[in-house]
Amino acid sequence: MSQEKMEQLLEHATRLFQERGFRATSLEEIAEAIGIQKPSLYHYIASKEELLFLVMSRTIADYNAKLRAIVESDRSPVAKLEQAVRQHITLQLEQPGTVTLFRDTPYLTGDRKEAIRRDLKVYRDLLQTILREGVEAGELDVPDPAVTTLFILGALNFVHRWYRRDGRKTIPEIAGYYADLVRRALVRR
Amino acid sequence: MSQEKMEQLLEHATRLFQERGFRATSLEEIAEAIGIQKPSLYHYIASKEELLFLVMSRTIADYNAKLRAIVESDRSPVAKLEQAVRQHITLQLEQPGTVTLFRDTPYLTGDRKEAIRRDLKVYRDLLQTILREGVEAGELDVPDPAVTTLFILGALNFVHRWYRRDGRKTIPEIAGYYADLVRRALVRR
Amino acid sequence: MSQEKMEQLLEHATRLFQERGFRATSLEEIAEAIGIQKPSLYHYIASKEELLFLVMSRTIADYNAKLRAIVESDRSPVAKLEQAVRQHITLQLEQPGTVTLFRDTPYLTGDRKEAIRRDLKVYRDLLQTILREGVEAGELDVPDPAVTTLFILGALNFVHRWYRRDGRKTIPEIAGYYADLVRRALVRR
Amino acid sequence: MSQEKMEQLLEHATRLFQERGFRATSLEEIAEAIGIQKPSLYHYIASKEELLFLVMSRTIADYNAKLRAIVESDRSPVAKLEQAVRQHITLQLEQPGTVTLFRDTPYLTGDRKEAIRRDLKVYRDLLQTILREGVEAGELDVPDPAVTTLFILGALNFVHRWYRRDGRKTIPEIAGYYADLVRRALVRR
DNA sequence: AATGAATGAGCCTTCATTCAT
DNA sequence: AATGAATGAAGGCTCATTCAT
Repeated sequence: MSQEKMEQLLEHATRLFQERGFRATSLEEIAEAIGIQKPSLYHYIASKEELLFLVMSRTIADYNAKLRAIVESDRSPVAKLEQAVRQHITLQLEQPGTVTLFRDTPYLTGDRKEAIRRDLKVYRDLLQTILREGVEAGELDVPDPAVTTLFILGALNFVHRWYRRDGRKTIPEIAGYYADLVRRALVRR
Repeated sequence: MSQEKMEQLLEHATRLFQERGFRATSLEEIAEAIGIQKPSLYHYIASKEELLFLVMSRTIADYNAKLRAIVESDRSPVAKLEQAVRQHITLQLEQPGTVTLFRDTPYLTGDRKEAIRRDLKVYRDLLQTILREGVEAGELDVPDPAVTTLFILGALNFVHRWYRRDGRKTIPEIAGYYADLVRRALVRR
Repeated sequence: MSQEKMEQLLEHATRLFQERGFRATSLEEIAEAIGIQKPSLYHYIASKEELLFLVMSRTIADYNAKLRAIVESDRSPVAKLEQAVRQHITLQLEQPGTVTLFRDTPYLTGDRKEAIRRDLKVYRDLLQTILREGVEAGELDVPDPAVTTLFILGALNFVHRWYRRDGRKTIPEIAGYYADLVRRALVRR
Repeated sequence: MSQEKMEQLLEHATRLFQERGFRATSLEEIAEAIGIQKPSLYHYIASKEELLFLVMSRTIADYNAKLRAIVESDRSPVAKLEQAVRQHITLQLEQPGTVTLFRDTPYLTGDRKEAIRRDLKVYRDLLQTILREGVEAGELDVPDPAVTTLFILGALNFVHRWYRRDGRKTIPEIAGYYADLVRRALVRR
């Protein structure tokens, strides 16, 4: 199996799932995008669902690695939190595949669903770790870190729904504004 | 057209669209849920898209009416904000339909799409009004009310994705916790 | 059964069958045209096919009566022929229902099909009678009256397919031109 | 795409559209006729309408090519006219497809409708050319070539409706008889 | 590695017709 | 005489998947 074609396949599938959603994207379209016939896809993937899984896997792995880097850095908890928020929004708005993550998870089944759920939990746990560190360091006031994490992620993940490239604020501005809101909601006073 | 059957139809459609999404719900399933044959649905609706529109219309109308009541009450802006957050979460977790509202809008076309978009904008504007009042009253510090509104709605609309009836927190507890986070993020210090 | 409603029904059905064809006209549309609900039609007719039959019956009966009047008049055969041609074209272009006759006959079945076929044969026979009289009178040269009749009817029945109300020729002009062509093709020299 | 199956498909579609009309022929029947399942048809065609278009296109192209050959031959106008009439009738009775051509055009839309209309106009124009040449050569007396062309085509296209293989006249006999009628209607005296 | 051909399952929709009221 | 409600049958079309080549 050509490594290069597989790469292409994942890139185009990511983009198409992102743009139209999993159900509304047909294998026909994906095949056409990479210049092969529909049945040839089955040399690279076992099923459409597996393709979704692969796309999600890659995307979340990237998110996790990048968040882990922040967590393991030696900044202060508040700085890490700000960094995490900025990065999440930037990834979401600049990199395709993220939306698929939030929206099409229900189309996975069985082990694959579990695997992605585990990966998503890892991300939540990393974020939560920052919150706990902040509390321990006396910088943050977070009575329920788990729920607070979900609060933050909800706010962050919605950004792609209203962001317009030609809008009033740039991506860094949005990222900064959100980081500020999160900080204010959490810092000890 | 039997009012009662229509009511049933809308309720079941709301629930199914909520649970599985518009595309993944077949008219067959909806028909079965209310105990009629698939073609009989066309006595009540003109198309599947119209059904989605009706479901969305009703839900958003309810949300708008209830938020308007808060806006027009004579509480302080901060009290209104807290009330609005609590109510939004309660509606979302106690009655189905909310998700459909925010996820399946792309499946509407033409005038129907516009109508729902307008209705959704009304809700955002109502919430934004509270923020502006808060700023004017010197209670809140909100540099960008529009983006802040979207921040809040993102956080709120995500709740249904992780809420479990048998979870650690009750609905009022979640609502209270969220109201607190929002308040802290926005109040002037 | 109200005689008046039945009349309305036939008129609207005639017009709609004419305009869109039998298959492309739904009972829904017919019912709407006369201001009743679809199932109410069944108080007036036994089936859609019967409705087609009634429409055709009326139309062909009218054609037959009018052609018979010409045949039984005491003009010369050539004059009758010219009259017949003019009248056929005029009826076709001015009166709805005629097209249905030529186009939708295949949708009839059983006895009704036979009945209409018989009526259409009567028309052909009447026209053929004129030809035979012309031959006997030494005015026309028609080796095969049956086939010649079909030649003429083919030419005549096609007129509705290309006639445009705002076209270059008026109905009487077309009728006159056609009568001329037929006369020239048949008269003994 | 197997050339052979495509050929079969077009042949059976032509025959069925001819026998029952476009609307009354289902893709199911066509698929069955060539021994495949209904959805498999979509390997060969994009829609039912496209199939109608292909059938019509082929047929009219054949008619046009053959009439053009006559027009461009170096016979006398009267001889060309006779040849054209004979050929039209022969094509019509020996190979299916002609009716579809003239009856089901309304079911085409957009560009396809225009294309077929243009092709049909080409045929009429070719026939008209013969008439004009005849007038210029002083052989024919045709005051209005356009309407006369439609007169002739009407007569000719009706033949398939009454022709029976076991009838009184053979195809060449009918063709000859029709050619005679047309000639007599048009020649200068 | 690739694909032409085919398909089973399913989808939304149309419509003539029935029937209890 | 009228109709609200319902439906069986059918239709065109989509699509993930299989398989022989």
